[in-house]
Formats: sequence, C-alpha cells, structure tokens
Amino acid sequence: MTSSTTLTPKGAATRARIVQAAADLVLARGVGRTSLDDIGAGTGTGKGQLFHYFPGGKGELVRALADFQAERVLDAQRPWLDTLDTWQAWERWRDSVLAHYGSQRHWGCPIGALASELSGRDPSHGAEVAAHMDRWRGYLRAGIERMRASGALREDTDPEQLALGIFAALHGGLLLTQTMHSLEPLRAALDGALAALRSHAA
Amino acid sequence: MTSSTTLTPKGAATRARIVQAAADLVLARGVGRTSLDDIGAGTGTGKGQLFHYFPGGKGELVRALADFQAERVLDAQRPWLDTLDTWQAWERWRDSVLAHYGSQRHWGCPIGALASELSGRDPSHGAEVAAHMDRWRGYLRAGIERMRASGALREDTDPEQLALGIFAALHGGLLLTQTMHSLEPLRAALDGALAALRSHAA
DNA sequence: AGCTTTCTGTACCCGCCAGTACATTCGTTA
DNA sequence: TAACGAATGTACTGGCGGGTACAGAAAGCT
Repeated sequence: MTSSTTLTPKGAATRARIVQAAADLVLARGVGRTSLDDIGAGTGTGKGQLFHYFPGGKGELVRALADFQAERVLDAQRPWLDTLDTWQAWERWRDSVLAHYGSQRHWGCPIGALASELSGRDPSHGAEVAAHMDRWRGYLRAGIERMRASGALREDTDPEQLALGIFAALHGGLLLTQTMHSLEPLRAALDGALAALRSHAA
Repeated sequence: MTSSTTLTPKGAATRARIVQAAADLVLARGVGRTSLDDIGAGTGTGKGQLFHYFPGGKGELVRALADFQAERVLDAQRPWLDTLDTWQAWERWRDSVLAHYGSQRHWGCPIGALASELSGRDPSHGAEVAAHMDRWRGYLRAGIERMRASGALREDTDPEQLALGIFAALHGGLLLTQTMHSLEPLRAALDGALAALRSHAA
C-alpha cells in the first residue's frame, strides 16, 4: 500500500522533496487548483517521478501531504500540547500556536483547509483528515481531564465538550485569519477559548 | 455590471431557480467540483441560460450564490441577530443558529466554505465573501456594544475583540460540523463563546 | 398580425489535467 | 564490466469543463 518498491536514499530524498514542495503549493492554492504539472515544475521533477513515488496518483499524494502537514502542525505545538496540566501551560500553548501560524508564509491552517475542501468527497480523504483532527483534539481533552483530576477544574466539567469548544475556536480563528489576512482573529479566538476554560476553574 | 439587459418575469423566475439549485449543489460539492453542466442538469437548463443570465460566466454566478447564501444565513438568525441586547437574546440567537444549521441537508456553513475555498484567489471573490463576513460580525459587535453601554458588560470590555472571538468560535464549530457530521461541535463552540461573553459580565 | 427582444436548446471548440507508455540514465551488486 | 532494478525525462492520450456560436421557441409591444 505505502511503497512496495524499495527506495534508495536518493529516492527517499526526492520523495521528501516532492512532499515538502507540494505541501506549500497546495497550502497556497488549494488541492483543486494545484495540478500535477505545477508540482512537477515546483520541484524540478515531472509526472514520471510523481507516479513513481505515488502510484495511486494525486489521491495518494494528497494523503501523504495531509500526514506531513499534520505532523508539522502538531510538532509546532510541542512540548506544551502534551502537557496541558497547568494554567501556565495553556498560555504557553496559546503562544506557540500564535507563533507558528504567524511565521507561515500563508494564512490559515493546512489541516483545516484540507478538511473543508475534502469533507464532501469520498471517505478516503475525509476520514483521513478527520482522524488527524481527532488526534489533535484528543491532546486538548487529555489536558483538560488532567486539570480536572488535579482539582484545577470543577468536577462537573465535561472535558469532551470543553475540548470541542476550544478546538472549534482555534479553527474558526484560523479560518478568519485566512479571510482577513491578519493574526488578530486567531488571537481573539484563543483568548475567548481560554476564558471559557477559566470559567470552569474550581 | 449586474444585468444591463431587462428581465421578464419568466426570466427572473428562471434566474432565481438557477441560483437556488446551484447554491445547494455548490454547498454539497464545493465550487471546484461543481461544473456548469452539473448546474444545468440540476435545474433542467443548459449552458445557454447560464451564460444568458450570468454573462460573466462561472465567476459571476458564484458571486450571486455568495450574496444569496449570505442573505439566507442572516435571515435565519433574525430577529435576534439585530437585537443582541440582553443575555436572553444571546441564548435565543444561539438556539436559532443551531436550529438553522441543524435543519440543513448538508453540514457546514455556505459562507465559511466559500471563504476557505476562495480566500487564496483573486480579490474579486475573496473580498466579496470577506465583506459578508464583516457584516455578519458587525451585528455581534453592535450587540456587545449595546450590552456594555447598558451596563451589562464591564467597561474594560473590547467589543471588537470579543465579537471576533465569538464569531471565530461559531465558524470553527461549523467547520467541525462538516468533518464530524454532527451538530455537537457547533453546540460546544457556541456554549464556549457565550461562556467567554459571560466572563465579561459586570 | 408583425416585429423585436428575450428565452431556451444544441452543438461545437479549445485548453487543461490526470494518467499512461516508454525510453533513458544512474547506482548498486556480482 | 555485465546486468538488473531503481530513478528520471518526455511525449502522448482521453476526458472533462468553461466558454462560444447559433438556431429556434416564446413573449412583449405597436
């Protein structure tokens, strides 16, 4: 499924180069508006290599891009994303999110963009992206659960609901970031989300 | 620009039929994946009529769809959207939003979907959609301002920032609604947003 | 009625793009 | 060096989709 043909070091490097460049192109122009020829031109390769490394065609490539971007985005939030156990950690996490999306050349979230573009399509892509979203959201929920267990949050707090709300605020902020070409919506969204979190303080 | 040629009643009806059906198709499948032939098939017309009523081609049609959907969405939130002066009005508004998006055949928000799909393109569409978003957000800000003026919210409340955060939560909830095929994310997002609003109560 | 304008349907053109076929070069192993 | 598979490059195909041209039906106006 992934790559039954063996990859030489050179091949692996080329594959990685394709994924990285394609990720940027797709982020800037969307899946539908990025052709395989564009990706070939952007990487100094051609359709030969593309179908050599991704025999499944554009679909397989897009799935690889989703994986790559998900990893990239989650890594940018570490180590705080894994240890949302204190109020300070949440602030730090907020700052790391702002810093990451502020340093991108383009506005918006790669995962969110893919999610909204592919949600109406076959489950093959939609479920894949949804799984990444679930994983991401799971980190928030785990942090909230630990906060509740440690007594920082009230007993009647529903971690699932609260994580969902915070996650939604985050992605809404990123969506508005795209349309308004400013980081302010994301900042306001995260501030609001943390205010909602604090409203459950013990 | 709009339609210099005069429209007979029959023509106006056909045009409206096209817009309505096209709006549903585009909402379900996205702009990029909806062809003019699809729209023709969905309305019992052909490209002849399409280019007759929208001489500017697909771009002009999409702009008409954006206007139509924006009106539809805002109307669904009335009359509470115009009178967000009391805590109860905000609750009612929340309920009307949930009811509207819960009654749709498809998940997600028409405006949000267009926004994320067209944001990277020429300003022609991006600015159009952004303007609708701004108008919508303006209603929230106006309500917050009146709440502050009436003493329900603290003096140090920033209506712009708070409206931005609530608006972001709303759209994030709608985005997750799309990927998770459930109304829960929207509910959680709005609950969180109202909690953030209440945290500014005087 | 007769003319004009709008409305509707059909057939076509052209460019783009995913995918294919195949030739060629490179690298590794024997 | 011979040989094999991986890596790369190029040329082609088939369908799809936006857009155009144009012919016929319908409806307003005098």
